[in-house]
Amino acid sequence: MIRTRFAPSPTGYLHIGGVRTALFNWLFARQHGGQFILRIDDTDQQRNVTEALQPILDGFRWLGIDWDEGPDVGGPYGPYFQSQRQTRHEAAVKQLLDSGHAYRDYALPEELQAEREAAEAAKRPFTYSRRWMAQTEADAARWEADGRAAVVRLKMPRTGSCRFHDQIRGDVEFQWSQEQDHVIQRADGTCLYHLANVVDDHDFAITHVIRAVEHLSNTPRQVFIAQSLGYELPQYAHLPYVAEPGSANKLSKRKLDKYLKHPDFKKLYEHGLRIARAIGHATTGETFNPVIVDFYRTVGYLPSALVNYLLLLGWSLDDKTEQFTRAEMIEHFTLERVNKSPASFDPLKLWAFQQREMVALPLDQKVPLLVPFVRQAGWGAALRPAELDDRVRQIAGAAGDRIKAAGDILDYPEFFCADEQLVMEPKDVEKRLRKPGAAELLRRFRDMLAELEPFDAATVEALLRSFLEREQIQIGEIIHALRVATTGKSVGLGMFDALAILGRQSTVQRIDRALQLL
RNA sequence: GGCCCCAUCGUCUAGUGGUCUAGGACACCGGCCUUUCACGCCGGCAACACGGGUUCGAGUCCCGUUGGGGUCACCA
Repeated sequence: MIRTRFAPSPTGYLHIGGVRTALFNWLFARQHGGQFILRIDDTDQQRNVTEALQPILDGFRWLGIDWDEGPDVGGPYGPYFQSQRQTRHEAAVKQLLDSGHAYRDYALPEELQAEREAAEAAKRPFTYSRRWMAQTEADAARWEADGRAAVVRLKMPRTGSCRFHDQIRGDVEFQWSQEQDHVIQRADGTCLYHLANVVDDHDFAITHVIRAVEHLSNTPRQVFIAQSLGYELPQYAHLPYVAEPGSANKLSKRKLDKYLKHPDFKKLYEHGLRIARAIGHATTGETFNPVIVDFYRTVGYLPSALVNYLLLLGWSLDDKTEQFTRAEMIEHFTLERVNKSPASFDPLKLWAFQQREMVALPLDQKVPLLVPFVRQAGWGAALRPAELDDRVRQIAGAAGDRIKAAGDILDYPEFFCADEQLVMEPKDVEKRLRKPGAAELLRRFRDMLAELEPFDAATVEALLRSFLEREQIQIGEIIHALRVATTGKSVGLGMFDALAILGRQSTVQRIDRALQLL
């Protein structure tokens, strides 16, 4: 049974790079009919773990990445919170101590620091002298009487090398001489990450450790721990990290200001910002950031588009396939085809994926995604649910591929506001409505609209065409004025669709109001 | 700095010694369509980091250089 895991720390947000790692773990497990486990790498000093974990779990659920064992679902290998596994970790430390693979060290931090500096001054790699390694109980007792406290360190090999096979990088070799006697347990008894990690992976029967390449150089010490404990080694696969837009640096959630100088990133961000503001979503917190998954949910992206994009960030099937359904991803994914080099996050390519999927989404499925945004913006409060659905449906149908994220429905306030509250864009009023002759044409066309029956797009268009014929004018001479008068601005849906959605009464009232304003 | 990893268009990538005058996608530029916007269609620009080998032949194998990155905690 293949078992993979993703082990987020409860930080309150899901990083895009982390999601990709989780996705690859998930795909690998699903493909092999295995299991995907979520383990929470919390430390005892973190507070509000539950609260900080929720957005992460929500994020995974939204993305459709489900876990077979972990928080909320439990499982036979629990607990799934690292902080609740202390006794297991302590037992492992004891075993390591008993077998001579670890030792109690009584060195003071300053003493260790002094050794480090001496090594540096002599330009030689630092290796701890083990001066304060307790060889006997008498040593320990004496030093403790002096007020010293012990940490537990790994007694790492100092010759030879550590070799292991990486599913992505091939055979890897590290010299033991480069390794340190890492601390695995603090003086207060709490255990450190690498120890806990190895023990938990073993306890969870993890077969494949698929993680970011940052951990590659941590692997030797983990191999040492695992082997010393008599564990069978998991298969390792170290994924390249996700880089910043236009650079090879690792993508970081802390560099939003820097990324906003990148035009494509800025475009993505500002689009989201417009929507977030319209629905009153906080935009100052740490999570409103395109590096964090929550951003995309807030703005109304399709999770399948994000996942599809992330899949291709470091992995490809062949020279042309780009769109994958979930089933296809599971069928085709292989670690062998994961790239070795970092892939930088391209905001516009993600946007293109989103756009493509949104356009392909049938109206029946699109409308339910749009309606919540309208509600959150506080629009259409006077409409009954069915009326609102219907209105949104009409707009979405007419908007077609203009709506690229669910939040884009908020580009059309003109269809939700009262006629007398329509906001008129001054520049457009100036250019289109105050244009010589426009008002007079508009007045004449208004009188014809007022009598039109039925008031649908095709009939309105036929009316306008005959009007053009009679007046001997080009369509451009009236349609811009008509658009500004009825929608307040110069861009929007097809004119006839827009008028049909507004209906005769609103259309006429809005034209009258516009003419009065002139 | 030590150790380790990586290196094809601006970006994601295909390419596993000859079919590569290097293919696809996004972006960009030009044109068409058009009541605005968006879409769509057609066309275009654009890459094997450099230097040595190996080989009849190298983007593809080897070495070096350069560049980029990761990692070196009583963080995770």
